[in-house]
Amino acid sequence: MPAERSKSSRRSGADGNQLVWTIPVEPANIGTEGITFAPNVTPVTFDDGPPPLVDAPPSEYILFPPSDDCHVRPRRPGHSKKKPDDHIPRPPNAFILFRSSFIKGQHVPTEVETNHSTLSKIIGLTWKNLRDDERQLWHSKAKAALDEHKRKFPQYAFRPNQGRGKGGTEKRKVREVGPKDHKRCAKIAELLVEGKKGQELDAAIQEFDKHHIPEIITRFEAPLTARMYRRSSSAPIPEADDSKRSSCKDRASSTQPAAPPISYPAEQTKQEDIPHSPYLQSFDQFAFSQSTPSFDLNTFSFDDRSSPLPDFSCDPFSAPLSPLDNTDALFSNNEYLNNTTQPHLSIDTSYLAMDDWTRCSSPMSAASSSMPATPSYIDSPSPGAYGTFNDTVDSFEQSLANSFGNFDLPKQYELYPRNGDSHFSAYTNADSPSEYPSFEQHHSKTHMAGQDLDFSAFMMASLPEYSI
DNA sequence: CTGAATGAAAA
DNA sequence: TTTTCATTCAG
Repeated sequence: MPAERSKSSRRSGADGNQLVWTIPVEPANIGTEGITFAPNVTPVTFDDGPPPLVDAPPSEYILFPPSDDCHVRPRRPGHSKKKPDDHIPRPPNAFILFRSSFIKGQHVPTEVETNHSTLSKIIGLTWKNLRDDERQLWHSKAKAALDEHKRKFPQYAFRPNQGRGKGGTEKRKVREVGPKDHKRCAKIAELLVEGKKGQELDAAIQEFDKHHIPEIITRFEAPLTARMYRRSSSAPIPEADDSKRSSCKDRASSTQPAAPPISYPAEQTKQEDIPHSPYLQSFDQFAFSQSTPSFDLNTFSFDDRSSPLPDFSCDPFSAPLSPLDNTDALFSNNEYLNNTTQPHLSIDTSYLAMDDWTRCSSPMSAASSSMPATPSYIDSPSPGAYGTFNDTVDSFEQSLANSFGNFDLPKQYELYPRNGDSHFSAYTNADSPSEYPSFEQHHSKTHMAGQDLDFSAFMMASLPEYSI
């Protein structure tokens, strides 16, 4: 039982290229104004507004000028009640400062990306690509912030892990999630350091998306009866919540889904960066699991007796579900989870028409991990434009309904374009209190973004997630 | 509360 | 060497 590697991607020296610490910042030598980089930039760069657009040589142009009031957050309005109230936050490091300013500067249009996890990835890549001197500027600012911090809190000392009691032996849970669309992030970062921004950047990314095959395509759908599983607490459900659900159609998820135990398309990121035992992120948007373990899972008939399923085979999982302590109460009546032999689901959907995916490339890219805030195509596909995508998935859903009957659990489809051939596979994540068995449901060849590739559809049978 | 990034500081 | 926590906010 070796502790599974919690983080594989972080300092794997992944990119390894361009390492730039030529100028070690000696403590106290470089003050806020002793910056020695850029001969003609001069220390002026600090907090003042617009850099001189007219007379600055292009080479010294600062791509991401610090915002006026750099950090100093007015503190979260809805205090996170986790911190003791007199908590003194750590001084921000160079990257954090850069990220803060970057976010504030809106350098990535919301049309391109809104997800902060993905933004972090983009900003991280941008940070690496940043000119040495510009990055050095942020290190200087960090130094200044540190000095200020020391001045302000002379007695401050970093005390990690203070929040948890000493008994808290549990190390923080680190979720492993599927890989982001690294290619897209890298492209955005590249464009950013080229000086592209705003509309121009947006357009460039749109063009990129047109030819880019995302690594993961997800499709998320709420069940028709989702409201039945709604939180039964007194908390009023916002109207928007209802309408969102009532539309009940085709909500592409921008969350990072689990990765399948398959190989990814060719020039994917480092293989070792891809988690092998990931699990889905919360289904909290359906709000049916947090405090309402009251729905009847018997409607969810993986049980072969209560609901004979066509195309249903009973091989064990390659990685059987572990006993679900937290869910036993919920599922005690359901043989499915108590059975050591897990059903192996297989649905032949090869009859589905998957012929024309080309026109879907753009929205499918949008539906990938880095999906921008424009999923409208999903709800109302413009005539002819993306109909193929929806038609195909609708057919897929129909096949699910035929096979499983009416099961009223939320379900998520994960669609993976890929190059290699596929084989039936299933995986689970034994780490999570909620276990998501995944079943490959469909596999076919298709055409996308001008390329032939295999295409796999997974159905994630979602079980309620427990809050612990 | 988490995830993403990098980096400083502590264990 | 490994872990936490600085920022940010949608999910």
